[in-house]
Amino acid sequence: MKRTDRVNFILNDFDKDSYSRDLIKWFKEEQRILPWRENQDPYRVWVSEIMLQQTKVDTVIPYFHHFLEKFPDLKTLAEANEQEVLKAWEGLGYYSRARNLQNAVREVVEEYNGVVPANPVDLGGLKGVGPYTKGAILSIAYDTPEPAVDGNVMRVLSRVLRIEEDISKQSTRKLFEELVREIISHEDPSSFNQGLMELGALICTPKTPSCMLCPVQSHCRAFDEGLETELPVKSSKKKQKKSPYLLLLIQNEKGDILIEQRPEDGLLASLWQYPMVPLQDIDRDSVPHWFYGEYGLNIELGESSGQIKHVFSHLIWEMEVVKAKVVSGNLDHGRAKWMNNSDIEDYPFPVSHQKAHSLY
DNA sequence: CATGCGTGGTC
DNA sequence: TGACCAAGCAT
Repeated sequence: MKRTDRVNFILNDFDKDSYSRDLIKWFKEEQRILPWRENQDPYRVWVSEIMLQQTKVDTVIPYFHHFLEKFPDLKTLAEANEQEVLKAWEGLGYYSRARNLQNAVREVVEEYNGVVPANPVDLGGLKGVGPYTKGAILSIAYDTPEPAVDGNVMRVLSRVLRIEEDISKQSTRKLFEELVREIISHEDPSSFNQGLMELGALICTPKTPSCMLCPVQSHCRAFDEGLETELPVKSSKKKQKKSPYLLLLIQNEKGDILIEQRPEDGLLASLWQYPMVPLQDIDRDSVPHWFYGEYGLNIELGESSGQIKHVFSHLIWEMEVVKAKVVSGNLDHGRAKWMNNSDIEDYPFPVSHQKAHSLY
């Protein structure tokens, strides 16, 4: 069946207007008070949507306040140093979000006269603005009836419309976008989209949904058939690979500590860290020799001062933290430098290395 | 379409 | 403790 036919089939016999009315009424009464809901400033909406990608509201709130204080508008963010932006993002994760956001903001300032585009093509062309974020900004900041399909929306609609497609597949998101195009309120698309997400966050939760409190229970096919905990269908992820490392806290004679900047692309791009010895490849006894080859310094290892684990989505670093002292040699490494302990505020670190620093 | 990309919370 | 989850995007 074609997708258009599928959409018509699914929505045949579904009371869109009544559903939309009940959802919006509930949202207006029960929505949480959140800092990015104070007004419709497209910049604030944009920043919040980027921060909220794969990240809980409670985690985002303090970052949002600090970020808006430091970068109150497009121009301020466009003119900031990238390291400053990353420092404000420190601990939030998915750091390419921050770099893409700043790049896109610079593009808006230069190419769009400092006005966030209100049309899908220009907006969706910005770095880091995908189908969801595009729809969220268009509907929330500009009251445009565009779908904003995230994990919440797919969960809620999987249940309400009893859809059994695997929501981890991209084609499934497109199905939901077409469904939302048919259902969305044209009077208040912002409340409709936010209501769908708010419902997913507060009522229609993944494990134990509060169906008895649900404002659209009477519209829900899954509830009707007792299938609410069977939906949505979501294929499972692979489990992470573990990699062992030695993490070195190395002091020189001045008491400065050795740090290095990660590559500009990939994992934790452009962040700073303490030197890490991959024990997968390097024999423990040959660490000083390996280290001399990489950094030009002869070091003497001290006692182990703890274990730190860094769990990523797709891998796990298991790091043994070891203090070390420089015996001789000169630092010869393109991305490494000595950091005075009081300068730590100048360098964005991943969380695992912030923890390591506390052992220093 | 699958994979890489963080982190903290929950059960 | 491990598995799963959370307002996704780029490649």
